[in-house]
Amino acid sequence: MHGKEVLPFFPHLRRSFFYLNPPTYLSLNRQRHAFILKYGISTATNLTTNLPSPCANHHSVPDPNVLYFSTRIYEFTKLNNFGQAIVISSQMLSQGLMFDTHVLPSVIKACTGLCFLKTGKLVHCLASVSGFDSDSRVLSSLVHMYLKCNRINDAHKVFDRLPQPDVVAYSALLSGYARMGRVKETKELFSKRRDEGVELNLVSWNGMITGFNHSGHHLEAVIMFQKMHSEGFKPDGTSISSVLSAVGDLEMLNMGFQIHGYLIRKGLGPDKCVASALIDMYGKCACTFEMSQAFDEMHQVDIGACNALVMGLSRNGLVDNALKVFRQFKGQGMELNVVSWTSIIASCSQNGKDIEALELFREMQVVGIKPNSVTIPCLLPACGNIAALMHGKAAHCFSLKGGISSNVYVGSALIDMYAKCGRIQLSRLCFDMMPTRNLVSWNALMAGYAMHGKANEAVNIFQWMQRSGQKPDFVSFICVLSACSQGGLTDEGWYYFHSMSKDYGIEARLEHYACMVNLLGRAGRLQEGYTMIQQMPFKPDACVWGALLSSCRVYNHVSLGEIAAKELFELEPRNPGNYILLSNIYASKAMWTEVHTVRTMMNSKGLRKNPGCSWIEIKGKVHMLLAGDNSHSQMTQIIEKLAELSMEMKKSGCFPDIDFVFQDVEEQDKEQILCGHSEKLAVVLGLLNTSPGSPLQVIKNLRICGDCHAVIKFISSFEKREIFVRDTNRFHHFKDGVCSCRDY
DNA sequence: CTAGGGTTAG
Repeated sequence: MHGKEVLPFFPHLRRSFFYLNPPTYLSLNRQRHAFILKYGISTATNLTTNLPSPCANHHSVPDPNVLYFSTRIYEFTKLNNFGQAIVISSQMLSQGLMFDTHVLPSVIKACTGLCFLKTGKLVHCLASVSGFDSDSRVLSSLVHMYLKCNRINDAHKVFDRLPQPDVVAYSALLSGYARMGRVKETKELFSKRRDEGVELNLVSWNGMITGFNHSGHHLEAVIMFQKMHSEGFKPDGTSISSVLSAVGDLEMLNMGFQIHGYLIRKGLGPDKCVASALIDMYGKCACTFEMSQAFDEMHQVDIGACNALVMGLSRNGLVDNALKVFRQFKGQGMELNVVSWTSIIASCSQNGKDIEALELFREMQVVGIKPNSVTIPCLLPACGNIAALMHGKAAHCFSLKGGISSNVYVGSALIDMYAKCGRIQLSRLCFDMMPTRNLVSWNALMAGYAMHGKANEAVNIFQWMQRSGQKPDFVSFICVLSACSQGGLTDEGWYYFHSMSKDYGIEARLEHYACMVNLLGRAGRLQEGYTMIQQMPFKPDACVWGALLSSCRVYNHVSLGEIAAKELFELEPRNPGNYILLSNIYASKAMWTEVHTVRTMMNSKGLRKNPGCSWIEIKGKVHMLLAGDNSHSQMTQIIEKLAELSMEMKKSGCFPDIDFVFQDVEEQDKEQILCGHSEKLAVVLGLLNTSPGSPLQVIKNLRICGDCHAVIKFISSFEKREIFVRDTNRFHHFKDGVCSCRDY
């Protein structure tokens, strides 16, 4: 287990710093600077210890005390008790004894084991100023230390000082570069090694294959495997299982078959890792039959293979089968581990079974399996999807207690969860607290701001990201463009759209065009949006046409709406939403014949309008309300309250927007139909069951309609409530009669 | 080098 690194690590020595006289302090600081100059490795740690004179023990007979400490440090390191090894190292220094060439590798190894980068640097610094840093064992342990702490550049700097790097040092650095996804550097080092006449071994090859696989460079992994094979190396179980994983990700089924044949010939079939990798590969290639067959052919049941099977089923949309198989394994008394539970939770949250995911999370804790830093990011999307804030917060607490809150995956997932639960400030807090961030963390925060209509914030984050040196990817641009379109920043949107290919070499994809069509649509420039679609370098898809159609709905633009709808009816004939949108456009212009035609078209295909559905969490319980469904126990009160509000609204001069009802019915009936919209029912249910003034939060499966929007705006001021409504697109934050979306 | 499970957009 990795403990927390406290700095400076040797606290009693730090205290002694205060008793140092200024000249000594200066000389120590100079030595620290000498170290920085020598290695080009920055260190924030001051050398605040009164060092013994350099090289004092170098040529003399070993001091018995040094031997005593060294032996203990060595022993503890060997037993993987790194914490104790560090404690003893600290004691050794406090005795005024310096680390020598013999003990340094052990001390560094202990820092490596604990990922104590700052302490490791301090030790490196000490080694440097005392002149013990020319020993190849010291240097290679430093290479490993920097690699373990993800400081590959620093590792390389130390590597370059090795007089004759051996195959172990090369293997470590090669796999490090591969793991970081630095293909170019890996290849350069690979050639350099050949020029120096260092022969690779099986470990070196496997290191590169697993490394590339880890960083998502699957093709490179496969190429390395082939190269290894062609240079006459016999792949072992590790090579095979890593390459199978890469082959699966690339969906190179033929290659998968070949490797399958190879591993049978070489007798690697019974290897557990190989067998589960094989199941995993077939799962990724959508070969569920071969997958099950590989599972059935296993001689003994292995938990890894079971997990691979569950994941494979879920990957292919067979969540129910995955759940069934999982239950079976559990019933058979199989020892399910964290991976098993995490896999099934991931299957649920990735396939819309959010409630089940939450339930399984609870169940795993009941059976005594502790969630880890992978479980939490698998669970959090489920919380976000159904805005289950309490569950999300519980998971957050869990990661704080479990010491995994600094994990990037956990942090990014938390940002996303809080944003989807309407707590964008908490997203920002999580972001600010992250010790390390990656592309996904930045993107998640921008997406959060976009969802909340905070376009300026999203743009600021984008600029901050650039300044921090993080390169944006195509998702970053989707986030920033959708933020601009939500927030009405038309010029900024155009700027980023152009900058994307010009400055970053990222070619615009369909999603970017969809964002731009939205952006133009919002500004009322529908014709320009249409022109853009026509000039796109590839065939527009449903997203792009859908963006145009919904913009047409906002401005009730009939002719362009018809064009977009016609395309959509071909691209996705079974999506009722498109028919509804077109029919609403017609209805707004009282074109009842056309409305009727669209309705008939829909009916003839057996399509029905997706029922509007809203959720509201009241006192930890989630209530679901369906449009036009009167089954809720408090329905009478809801309708009463709604009527009362409607009266109040009319009194203050607001009238329901009849536009939004597409059927050709009597005026009064229209009003009745509008009353049934689920989001309004949910908001009123919230009003009835919570204390006055407390905020309400509703999520909806469709986009919010204009009438409900107006009514909720009214409620927010009349009842003095903050109301959050999340529709399919974004958040609407109603406060004092205004909405954060500024009525788009 | 030592499996298997992972976060973002639409």
